[in-house]
Amino acid sequence: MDSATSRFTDRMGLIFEAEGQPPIAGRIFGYLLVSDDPRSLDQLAGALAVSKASVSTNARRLAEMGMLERVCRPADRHDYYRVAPDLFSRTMAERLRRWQRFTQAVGEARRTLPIRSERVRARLRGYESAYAYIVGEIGEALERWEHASAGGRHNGWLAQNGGRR
Amino acid sequence: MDSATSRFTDRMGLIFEAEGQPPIAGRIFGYLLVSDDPRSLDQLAGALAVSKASVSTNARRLAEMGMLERVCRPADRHDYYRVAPDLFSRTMAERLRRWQRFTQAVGEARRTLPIRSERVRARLRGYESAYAYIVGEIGEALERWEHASAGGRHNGWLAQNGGRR
DNA sequence: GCCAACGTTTAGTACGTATTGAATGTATGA
DNA sequence: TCATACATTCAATACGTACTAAACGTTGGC
Repeated sequence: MDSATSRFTDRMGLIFEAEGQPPIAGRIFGYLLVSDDPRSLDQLAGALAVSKASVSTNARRLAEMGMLERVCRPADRHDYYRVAPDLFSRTMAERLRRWQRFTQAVGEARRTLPIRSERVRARLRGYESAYAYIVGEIGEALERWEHASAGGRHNGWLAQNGGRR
Repeated sequence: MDSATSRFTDRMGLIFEAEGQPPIAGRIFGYLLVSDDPRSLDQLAGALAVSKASVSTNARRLAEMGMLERVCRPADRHDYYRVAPDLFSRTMAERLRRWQRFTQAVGEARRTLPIRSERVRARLRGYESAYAYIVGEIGEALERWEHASAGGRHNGWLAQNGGRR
């Protein structure tokens, strides 16, 4: 692996670590993100210079999260991994899942805690409302995007907007 | 603090921990979330049974992230904290900030890494496009929500949709 | 001008967990 | 049936860091 790619995978490791996940998971993901073909556990362990045990555990973990896909070839006993084809919506789904844990706790607090203050209850209700609203809007926006993608007319979006808004 | 609230703050601690932040930060946030009045560092330390040093550090950290607000009262040397008034958009902004770190790494990888495969480059471009799109859509949706909130007609949203979609 | 009451900083500790090498399990081919 | 080549599991370790107690700095009151 060239040094630029190595820096990238390490950076991904740091990002994942800051999100509460094992650094190696991030490095695996980063490496597969810039890999064309699926990679075997041995290839990953070799490229990232980590033990195969870690690769096995963390790759499976990422697959369970939906960010990686395990692919088996006929007449080949290796396990291969690649980034999920619909990577964007997968990462989005993962983000929303985490956020939902948070919002769910807020909802249960509102329902079960002995809260006297009406202002606090309104605060919690307001948060839940806003969350439900934004999740709905995101879902619709995602549908529009995928519909447009299917039509093949989405390629110019980044260029048109210069990659920022 | 009653036991139900204690369970809630502990749960918030676990959630924050899973997101790569100190558990105490989550407990502070949870406690303030269900508190009406702003709380002083001593009150927080007492209620959560943790050292004042931790409260000081973590509360400041949360304030820097934008989720808490520090409020000073005249003729009172205590520092008080409360959850940010526009809590929802703050947490949303924090989520997007974290996601952006990820997407930014993807963008720099596409620009600086020696990627031969056109398929990989298209994958990265596609991800960036989708991210830019969804961030824009979220921003617009948020504006609509805040506009509707200002009009005071958002209170029925949760009830209409049963809190889920 | 000293004392008290704050918040902050820091060195040290204790805890959690990511990572590893070895052990285990399993299927395939000879 | 044995041996090999996989993936997985497990116990042990090493590392990071959250948390604390104590020291520090600062402000306001008597």
